[in-house]
Amino acid sequence: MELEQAKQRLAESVSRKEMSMIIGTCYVEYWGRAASKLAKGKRMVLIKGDHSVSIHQNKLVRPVNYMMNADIYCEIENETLILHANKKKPKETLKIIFYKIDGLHAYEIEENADLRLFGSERELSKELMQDLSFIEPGLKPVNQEIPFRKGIVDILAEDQEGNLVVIEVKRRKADFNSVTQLERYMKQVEKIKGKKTRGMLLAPSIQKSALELLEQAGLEFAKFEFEIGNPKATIKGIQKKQKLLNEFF
Amino acid sequence: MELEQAKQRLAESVSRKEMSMIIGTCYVEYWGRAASKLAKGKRMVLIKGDHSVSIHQNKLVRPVNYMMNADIYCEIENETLILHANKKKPKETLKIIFYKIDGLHAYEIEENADLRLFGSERELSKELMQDLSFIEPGLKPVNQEIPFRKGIVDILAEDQEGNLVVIEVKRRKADFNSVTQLERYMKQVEKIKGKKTRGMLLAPSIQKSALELLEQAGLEFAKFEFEIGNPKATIKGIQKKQKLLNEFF
DNA sequence: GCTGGGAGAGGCTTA
DNA sequence: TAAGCCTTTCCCAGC
Repeated sequence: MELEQAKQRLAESVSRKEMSMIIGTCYVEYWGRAASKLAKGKRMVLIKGDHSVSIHQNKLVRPVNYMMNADIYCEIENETLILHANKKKPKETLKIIFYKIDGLHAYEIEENADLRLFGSERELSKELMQDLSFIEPGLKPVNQEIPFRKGIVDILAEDQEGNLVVIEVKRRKADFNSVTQLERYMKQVEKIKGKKTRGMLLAPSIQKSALELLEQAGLEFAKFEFEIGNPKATIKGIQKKQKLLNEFF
Repeated sequence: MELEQAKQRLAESVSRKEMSMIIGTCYVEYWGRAASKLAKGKRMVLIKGDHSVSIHQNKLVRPVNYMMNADIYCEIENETLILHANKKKPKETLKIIFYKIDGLHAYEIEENADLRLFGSERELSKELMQDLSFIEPGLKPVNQEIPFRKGIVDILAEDQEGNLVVIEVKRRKADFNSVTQLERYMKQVEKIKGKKTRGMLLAPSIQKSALELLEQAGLEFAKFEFEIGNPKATIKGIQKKQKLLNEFF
């Protein structure tokens, strides 16, 4: 395809906010939050209606280079088509030099309905709130997602003895980070409320070393199973930590 | 475009490991690590040579649905073209139902040279190792990236008094996680070596609340600037924590 | 295969 | 805008 012709069509489709795909041999330079160079090779460059640009190799889901919401323009130079994508704040530049263009396709694509996702952490958290007595008899919700200065408490509850219980929910295997997060929240709640507070991590499983850390910190772990269905995820069962540690891995 | 024709061409290009782009009106269902539904709408489905599938709306860099390394096959049913992408371990299914196909493009794209990236954390860490006296007179490297049971120590050094210094390098603004990570490493080294150990966080900046946490934990912070150039990133300067906290944000 | 951790993380929500 | 955090994170390297 003629570079000049490609340049014209590209400029048009970008201004019309179409989705454009350019397939060709290119060399890429990025400079911004890091710097990178991509040797000459055949790739697909995807430009979307919000002016995001991404460069795809023929493997992996993620683009090898990209820029969100860029200022896009192109020029012909030395028998190459140069596509510039720039951004201020943070300052970033992406330069794609096309030596040969094998194809250019542009489509008008309207705004789409958004994805409906089931089984997110937030949803599971809500679901759990329905009945905390599953976890422990007499456990009652106090408030959900109370914003503190540092992060958010997933669930705040009160146990039979009137102690506060900070519950952190994870939709997947809990790790170090989960434990330290819970510890931070728990200590903060304890400090603010001036009242004995327990910290409980609720997850489908936990990494062995994270469990050790959790126990050292005097926190609790409970395992729960959930099923992701339609229209929502449902909690299948909760099992508090028992003697057999093996069960948790 | 005829659905039957599209089916044939798609099957061919998938088996040839070409990069394929299908533009059309589709409805999408995903079930696996979570579950999601995407209402009927016009999108671009990208299939790569490694059999990754991703569904792109006309905005944002990331695909709205995707699957890595899938088993792909398609069928015609009720005047729709159904594209199935399945995966075992973890079990996942992605079902894309096309009602209308506006375009199908396939290109043979060879394996490409990989990206050369400058300014990664690892590179900065190496760069810093060249001369630790920048940070503090008499500071000497002991070993880099010593693997412990839990994570990796970026830099292990020894100060003028013979104390061990665990240095954690972050290429961007340090946060809670950075601090807790450093604290873990530091304590572990202290325990293993049985020797007074300092913990130092080295980053371009740090979040205010993370700095508070760091100070409470008796750790140190030093700010460093770097320039990402070609062929490598270079350290511009290091400034240890001073009286004026403001300077660190 | 699991685990740990970085990433130009991306992207969302709320203060 | 910044902070905080979830993600079907993705992806890689090490064991």
